[in-house]
Order: sequence, then structure tokens, then C-alpha cells
Amino acid sequence: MLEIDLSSPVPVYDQIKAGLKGLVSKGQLRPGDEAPSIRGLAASLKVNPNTVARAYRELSIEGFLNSQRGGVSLIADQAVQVAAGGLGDARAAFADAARRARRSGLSWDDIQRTVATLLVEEP
Amino acid sequence: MLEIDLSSPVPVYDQIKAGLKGLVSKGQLRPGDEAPSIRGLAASLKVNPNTVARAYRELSIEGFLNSQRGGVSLIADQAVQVAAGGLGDARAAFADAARRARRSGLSWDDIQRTVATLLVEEP
Amino acid sequence: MLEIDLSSPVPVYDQIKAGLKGLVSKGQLRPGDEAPSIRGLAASLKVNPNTVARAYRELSIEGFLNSQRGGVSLIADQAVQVAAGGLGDARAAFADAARRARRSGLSWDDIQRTVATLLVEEP
Amino acid sequence: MLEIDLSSPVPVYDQIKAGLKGLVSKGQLRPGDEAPSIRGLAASLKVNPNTVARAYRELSIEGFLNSQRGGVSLIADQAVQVAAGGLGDARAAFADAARRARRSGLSWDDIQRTVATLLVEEP
DNA sequence: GTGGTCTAGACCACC
DNA sequence: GTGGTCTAGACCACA
Repeated sequence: MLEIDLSSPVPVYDQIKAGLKGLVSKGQLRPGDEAPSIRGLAASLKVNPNTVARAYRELSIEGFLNSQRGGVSLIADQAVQVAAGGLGDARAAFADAARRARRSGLSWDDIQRTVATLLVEEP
Repeated sequence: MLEIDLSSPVPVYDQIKAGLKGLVSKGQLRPGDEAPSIRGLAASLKVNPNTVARAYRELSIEGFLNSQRGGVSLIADQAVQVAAGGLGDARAAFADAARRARRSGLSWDDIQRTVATLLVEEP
Repeated sequence: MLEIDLSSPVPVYDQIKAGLKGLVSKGQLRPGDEAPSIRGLAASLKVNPNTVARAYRELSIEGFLNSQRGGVSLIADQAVQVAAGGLGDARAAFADAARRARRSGLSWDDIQRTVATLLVEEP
Repeated sequence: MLEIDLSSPVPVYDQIKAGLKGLVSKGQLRPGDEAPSIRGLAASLKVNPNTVARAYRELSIEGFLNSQRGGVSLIADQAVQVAAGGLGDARAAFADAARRARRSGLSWDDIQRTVATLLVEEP
């Protein structure tokens, strides 16, 4: 359901948060749907439950999830708006990486070419 | 001379290493030139000298810098080749960020648009 | 510096958050001051460092603390305002306990008497 | 009949226990009376029946309730004494909240004022 | 079974 | 030394 890159400098819990927001942005998850259980997601991502729990806790604080004790976690009604805000973050993070790539000597052509390559690999 | 993003999850010393390699890739720094002094660079980046020292130490191990007693570090003769190798890293890191942006719900169009925007801002 | 009640149903990290806000409200800690170190506070409270870390992390998100990697945590400039907001929470939590005591059959007289007693013990 | 605060850190079943003891302390429920049915109370409190069942089970152990096969629970003869003992708990919990409010920076005046306000709202 | 809290202890990045 | 992240595993409250 989600993909995590353990070797990335981006914290796993941030990747999980971004991933869930992405699923909502893309419509694969809708307000009112059940979010994956903390334990189940942790198992499928091969990650410690505490790490997923931290992501869920922060998402609850942000109003993206409604977590109930003893119950399932539901995608909040406002999740779409929250996720839309998250898109700005993703965009900024991406732009930042692009800028850093430039500083490393990659030309804009290189960058565009890389994007194009990815587009072919994962359409 | 270099730009550092303290709020990025990418370690500062890695950003410094990438930045110096970039300067060589782009020809703004050539083998035989003096690298900026650790203290001076640390001051201009508003970063702890130890952090710059770590970057320089690792660059020396990689054969990118020749650090001499007395404090002056010179860009090594093989620096261009080392920097060229670093380009692969930069490209990979960038591709990774693009992939993550996709997972967050950004469309390829969004990404291309962001690249285009950056291109206008920092040609 | 702070007092924690491990037998209370209120989570320890919340007590720590409230305690720090209280120190600022009472002027014993001011914006710009160094907050106690996570490890040091954990040791003095005989609590796990992770528990204190969680409190500090949330306080940073709330804008009450400025935490820097490798450095000390500073009381933020806006801490007084944030702490003032926290007073409302404390008041609400207290009022809630008073209400619950009433439901348990305590009369208002009992409650006032208890407050008066505490006032004598800890002026 | 009872009031429950789901957002309180105090366990719901403890609130239910305290609430029933309170009804007896205040004389609204007397030894020999039928306690509300588990299902009915759960429905009116919008709480899981298991939660109410747990409260009743513990109250039976404490000798406050006589639960009989067939489902009817009766207020025990010794309930008044048990409830009186519970007052001490309520008092202690309340005193604890007051102490914590103090640590959060509330002055005794604030606290007394809050008590006075509550007295006006719920005489 | 679920989420929430806490402990114990590890490694990392940084000062 | 500091804060930040993560793991492993415990107990609790609840459905």
C-alpha cells in the first residue's frame, strides 16, 4: 500500500505521513475510510509499530486522522484539505532536492532528463 | 559561495561535500585551487567549524581534497573525477525525492512544472 | 524543578509540558533561557528520556521551545503567549476534576474546604 | 443520569464507578434499589457495554453492588459505606488536579475563582 | 483485536 | 555533551 525508503535521510514517520496524505490526494483513500491499523501497517512496512504510531499521532493532531482508543483510525472529513496542504510540503521538498542537485553540478537538462526517465519507469 | 539548508533532513556536512563537488563540476573551482578555509566557510555558512571539518576530512579520504599541515586545503588533481562520481549520487538523491513527491500525490505534470519554475528563478 | 505524579492518569509527558509552561507563566523561566536538557530532566524526574523528548518535541511544534540539533533547547520568544494559552487548559482540566468530584457526591463546601487546606499546605 | 467525559484521561469505567457512588452519596440511589441495566446505561452514555460491565464487576467485588444472575444489579446494603470511602478518592483526585493546576501557573485566586464560577453554573 | 503510554537502549548528527 | 530517530517489548484502556 505504501512504499518506504529506509535508506533515505527523510525520517520514516515523515514518509508514512506523506504516503497517507498522498493516498488521499490521489483518491485511493477517502474521508470516512478506515486507515490501515498501526500494527498491520508496521508489519507490512517491516517497521516498528512505534514509528507508525508516531506518524498516526501527528496526523491526528493535524486533523487528518480520527483515532479512537480501542477502535480503528478513520480518515477525517478534513483530510482532503490537510492533504492538499501537504502537497505544498512535498512540492517544496522536491524543489529543494532539485535545487541541491543543481548545486551539485547537475544541469537543468540533466534534471529534466532524470524526471523524464522516472516518468517512463513509473508512469 | 555555498548554500546550506539547515532545516533539511540531509546532514549539513553532506550538503557541504555536495556543494564543493558541484563547484568543481561546474568549473568554478579547479584542481590546484585553494579550498575555502574551514573557519571562513564555517563562519559564512553560520555553521559549527567541526561540521565543515568533518566534510573536509571525508573529502580528503575520498581523494577530492589535499589537506596539508598548516591549514590550507587544495583541490586535488583527481577532484574532477571524484566530483563526476558524486553526480551519480546527486542524481539518485534527486530521483528519490521526485519519487517521494509522486507518492505524495504530485502528478508528473506538477513535478515538471516545478522544475520549470525553478529554471526560471535560478537559470 | 518540576514535580511529576506517576500515579496520575494524566500522561507524564503532558505533566512535563504543563510544568514547563507553568514555570514560564510564573516567570521562573523566561524567553531566551535554556530549558533543562532532555537527559538531565529525565534523570531528575526519574523518567525515561524518550518521555521527556516527546514533551519537548510537542512543545517545539507548539512554538514554545526552540530545539536545535546538537545544542540546547531555548525557551522561545512566544513562549509566554503559548504558556498563557496553556493556562486555559489547566483551568479547564481543573474545573473538570472539580465537576467530577461533585458527581462523586462531594459538596461545594467539601471542595472549597479542600482548596483551603491545600492553600495552607502549599501556599 | 450520569455524565461521562470521553476526552478525559480518567478511564471511563472509573468515571462510571465514581458516578454511581456519587448517586448513592447524594441519596438519589438507595440500598435495595435496582442499578441501571448495563445495556441501558451503556446506550445512554454511548459507551461500549463491556466498559459498563467492567465498572459493575469491580463495584460487585467492592461490595457496592449485588449482581444477580438474570441481569439485575441491586445497590448493596453496605453501598453507603463503600461510597463514603470513595469520597476520599474523589477528594484526593480533585486535590491532585488542583495541585497540578498550581504547577501550571494558576494562582490560588484563579482556582478559587474557578470553583466559584462552577458553583454558579451548577449549584 | 485496537490505539496510547512508557521503558530501555541503540545509533546518528551535531556542538 | 546535546537533541532526533528508531527498535523492541511491556502494560493499559477499550471494542
